[in-house]
Amino acid sequence: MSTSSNAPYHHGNLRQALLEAALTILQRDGEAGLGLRDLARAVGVSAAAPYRHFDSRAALLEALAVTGFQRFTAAMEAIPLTNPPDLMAAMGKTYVLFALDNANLFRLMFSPQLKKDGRPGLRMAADAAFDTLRHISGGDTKTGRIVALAAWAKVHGLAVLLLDGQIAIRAGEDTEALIAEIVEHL
Amino acid sequence: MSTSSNAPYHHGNLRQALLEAALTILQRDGEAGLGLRDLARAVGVSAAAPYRHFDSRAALLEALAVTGFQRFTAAMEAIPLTNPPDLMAAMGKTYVLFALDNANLFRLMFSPQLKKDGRPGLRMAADAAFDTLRHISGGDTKTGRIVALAAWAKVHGLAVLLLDGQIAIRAGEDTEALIAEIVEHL
DNA sequence: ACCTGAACACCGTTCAAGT
DNA sequence: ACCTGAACACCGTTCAAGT
Repeated sequence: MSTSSNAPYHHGNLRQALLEAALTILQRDGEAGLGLRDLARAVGVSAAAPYRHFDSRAALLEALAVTGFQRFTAAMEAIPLTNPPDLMAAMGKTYVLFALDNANLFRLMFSPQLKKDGRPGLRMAADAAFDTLRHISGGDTKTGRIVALAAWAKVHGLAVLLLDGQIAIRAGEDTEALIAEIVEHL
Repeated sequence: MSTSSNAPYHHGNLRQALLEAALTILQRDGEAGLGLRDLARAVGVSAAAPYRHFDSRAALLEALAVTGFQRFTAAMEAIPLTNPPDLMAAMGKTYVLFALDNANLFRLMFSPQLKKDGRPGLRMAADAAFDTLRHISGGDTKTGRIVALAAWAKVHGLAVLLLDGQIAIRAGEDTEALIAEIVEHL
């Protein structure tokens, strides 16, 4: 594929290079630390260049959030299918560990800055990711929906509170074990 | 207290006036829509004036988040004390409804921009607010802690997912009833 | 077709100077 | 003690011009 070249982008795959560098910066510095001009500098291109590939900073962030949801989906689909109780616990743990392992990306996925109204790409990626969770509910009964939503809320809340440092981890306590206990609780 | 004056701030209570205007703007436009210069303009003061009262924009946001946690605390303390099962449900509903009624303020309280590390004021206000929830747990047993954290996570997650428009409200469905069902589920 | 250079209209923040 | 005016070092974004 790659014809050897010493003037790396300037022509070819700038969009891809921007996305990769942006993801690295995001994971390290968070959304607030990801400036378009810094990004352009990091990739060795003029400040205006990214605008040939993304309409705005928000569009760039949206693209990152979409790949976040895709990775989330992949993590969920990698769970081996077992019977309901074990499956549900496995999904819960995967959900929370994904959030912890990809903190700034996870935060971006749920950032209020990126209103999912009017960003259909993001909405679709998020819906696809959460469709993955539908296996939890035992069908479409009314109480099945309540059970599913309650489980989802618990797991999502746990992820968010841990990310926020709101849940105190005691000295020498195993975070993963605590997650398992909470997830498996009913 | 108030000596009648037609040159409103310029001397007296600018800090208070800034906080009130900031809260109004925050609730209407969200954190991203709250600029220090806009705020100064709204209050009729120079762009540099707020810096006599707040070290930075982040410090202003922190002050708003602190009042958010105080209001949250007040809402929780206003719940009449009953026996455990009803009390827990009432707290859960209050928690979620507070988030829905104060969307942008609630988001700010948990904004990753305001790292609670190194902002001891925020951390203290948050801790005070959540101490209010300790009534849930039936003591300090190990499983009591798990039950309490699981309940907290469920309620917080429900608030966040609803705020984010992630939980689909069906046509003609009563949001408050749905909240009650999820909160009361176990 | 894709990128650069220079500009525009903003920011948050600082600081000397005013009252 | 508290506020203003002007400046500094940035932003995101646009647009004519280059290749």
